[in-house]
Amino acid sequence: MKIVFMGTPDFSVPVLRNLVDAGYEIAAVVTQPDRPVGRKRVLTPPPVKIEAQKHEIDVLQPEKIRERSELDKVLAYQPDLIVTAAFGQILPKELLDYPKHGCINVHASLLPKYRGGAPIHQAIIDGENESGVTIMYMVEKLDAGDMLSHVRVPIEEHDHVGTMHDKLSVAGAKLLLDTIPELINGTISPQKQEESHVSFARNITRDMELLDWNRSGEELYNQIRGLHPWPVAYTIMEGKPLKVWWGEKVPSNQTVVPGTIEKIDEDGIVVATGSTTAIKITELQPSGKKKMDATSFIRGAGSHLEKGMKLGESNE
RNA sequence: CGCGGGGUGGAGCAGCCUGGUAGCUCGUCGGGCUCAUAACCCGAAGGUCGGCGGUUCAAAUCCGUCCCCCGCAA
Repeated sequence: MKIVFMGTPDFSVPVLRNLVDAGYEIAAVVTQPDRPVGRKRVLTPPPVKIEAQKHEIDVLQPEKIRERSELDKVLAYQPDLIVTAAFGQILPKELLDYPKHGCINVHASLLPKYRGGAPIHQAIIDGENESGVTIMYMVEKLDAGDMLSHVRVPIEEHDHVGTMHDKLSVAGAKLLLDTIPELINGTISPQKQEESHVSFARNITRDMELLDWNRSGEELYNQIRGLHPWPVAYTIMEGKPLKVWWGEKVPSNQTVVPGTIEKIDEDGIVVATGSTTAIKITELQPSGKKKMDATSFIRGAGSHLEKGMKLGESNE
């Protein structure tokens, strides 16, 4: 049985690696083209490409897989099954219909919740205490195909996108190995997604990264960890962006305007919120500086940091 | 040439505009105090002030150039 694997970021790597290690014949790997990354615009190959090359697997990097010529290149491998995991492009119907065993996708949420590009982030931001991985057939509509299997993964109090990403990636890779044999044998019964429970996790945009101190401490904490370690939440200090890499929930002992620094501890800056739970910022990054722990920041901040100062206001 | 901030003992910063013996809050090491301590007291070590060149009696500071880090945008 020939499998064509499609995926791009780190999340996809364990999935691919598991398939290879399990002895499946990976005819080809399809991933996004090398992209210019970072400020210096360095052309960087996607993680999946690097992994594929380790195993000497053919790599295709179509700009648009919908294009006839690119599509034909994939079809030429005559896949019996196509497996995708965070590939990043929509597959055309002709491709979806081709493989004998269909096209399946490894998605980092418990569908039908959190369809879309940022399921891990959104689940944490929403304060969910459970997430998971779903494997489903692909259809033309995004993440809407019938489900084959799923695995639940709890979201712990201190989990963030980084930890959940790793857990879900590994869980997904394992789930796939359990699912494929059943799929081939036909001993699996696809389940439709309950339309009334559908929700979407759109890609993170800049405005979703800004902390609104009027919200509750719980919501802000979830937002911080739901954006850690990428792309990271931020607030405004003295008119400039201040990235809030990490913080913790602490009891608020004052009634001050949300966003006000109500206390400066040795290990963190306590900021008032819209609820009785304050946020103690423990790891941060002023614009133009490197990420640092709050202790270091406080030592060097001098008069730039004092109790009563207000965060989150872009005006002076 | 996209916009902008920055590179000062191990960490985070001040000093630069208005050149003149390297400062602050910590950390480290040694000693003291204490039942004890991350607390307190005394002392010490540790810096090519990113590199190179220039101006000057004198450059962290002024001028030129290069390297590196970071925020925004993409």
